[in-house]
Amino acid sequence: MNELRNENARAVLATVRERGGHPTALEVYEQVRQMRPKIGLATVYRILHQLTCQGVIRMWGDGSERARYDGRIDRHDHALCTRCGRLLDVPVEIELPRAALEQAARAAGIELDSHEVRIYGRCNDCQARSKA
Amino acid sequence: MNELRNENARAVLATVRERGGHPTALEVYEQVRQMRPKIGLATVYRILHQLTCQGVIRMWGDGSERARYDGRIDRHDHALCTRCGRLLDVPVEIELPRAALEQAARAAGIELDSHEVRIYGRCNDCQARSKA
DNA sequence: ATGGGTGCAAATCCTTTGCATCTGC
DNA sequence: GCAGATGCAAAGGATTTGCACCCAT
Repeated sequence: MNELRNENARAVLATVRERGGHPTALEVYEQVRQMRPKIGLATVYRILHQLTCQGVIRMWGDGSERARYDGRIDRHDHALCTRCGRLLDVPVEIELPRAALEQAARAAGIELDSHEVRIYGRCNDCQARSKA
Repeated sequence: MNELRNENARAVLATVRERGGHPTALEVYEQVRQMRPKIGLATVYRILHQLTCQGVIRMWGDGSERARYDGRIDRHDHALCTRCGRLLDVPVEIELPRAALEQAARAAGIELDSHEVRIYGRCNDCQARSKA
């Protein structure tokens, strides 16, 4: 409806979706600024928050860092480089028997809704870097 | 070696280990204060950081919240209540074929080191609460 | 003129740092 | 007296909020 609002929100959403690597709010801001130089950081945060609430994007984090945003909202897993912090999507579905999940959820005292596998290790770049 | 230091560090470690529910730094501070009233929040943060670096405890987070600390350092999975935010340990091992993990890691471009499964849902209390 | 969206700056919240002090050796 | 640890207060960094302004209706 509102033109301006649409433009800003669209730019933010496009950035989160198209940019690889699960950008932080600041990274989104910096990239969006190239399209909309007058946008403020607060607006980026506001829009990211809205989009997250609407379920259009997702917030992701590991507690030791700032929040990152993910344009993919389908269930998928992540791989995190413990050296450089890079966050990668796992492009394949990890087979995990539903029964095992349900049992685990029950054992923990939660009603299973969804799940995510996080893989920790060294990314290819960091492996190459440590050899050099 | 240093007595005082030992006392404070011991109290922090004991709190993280014994208190259920993956406390935040502030929660650790508040509980430790009951034993050592003069301790400062900064010291708690310093000790938590040291213990984390030493691998004695672990930091945990999901990006939308402050860091929490986990006294368990063995590989285990977590269940997160999406309503109240409660973080629970999964008391059973979720069967996940090593081969599937390795394949996923390779596909993502990471050398597999370890992994964690996160289960999302409603905890028992929240289920009861929403029925009431 | 009205309402929603915005930029800017100030405010918050969590965490880290600087520094003078204290403790045990 | 020295080195390491600590408390307090100030600093920092990320995110949110207050508020006056601006644009499309």
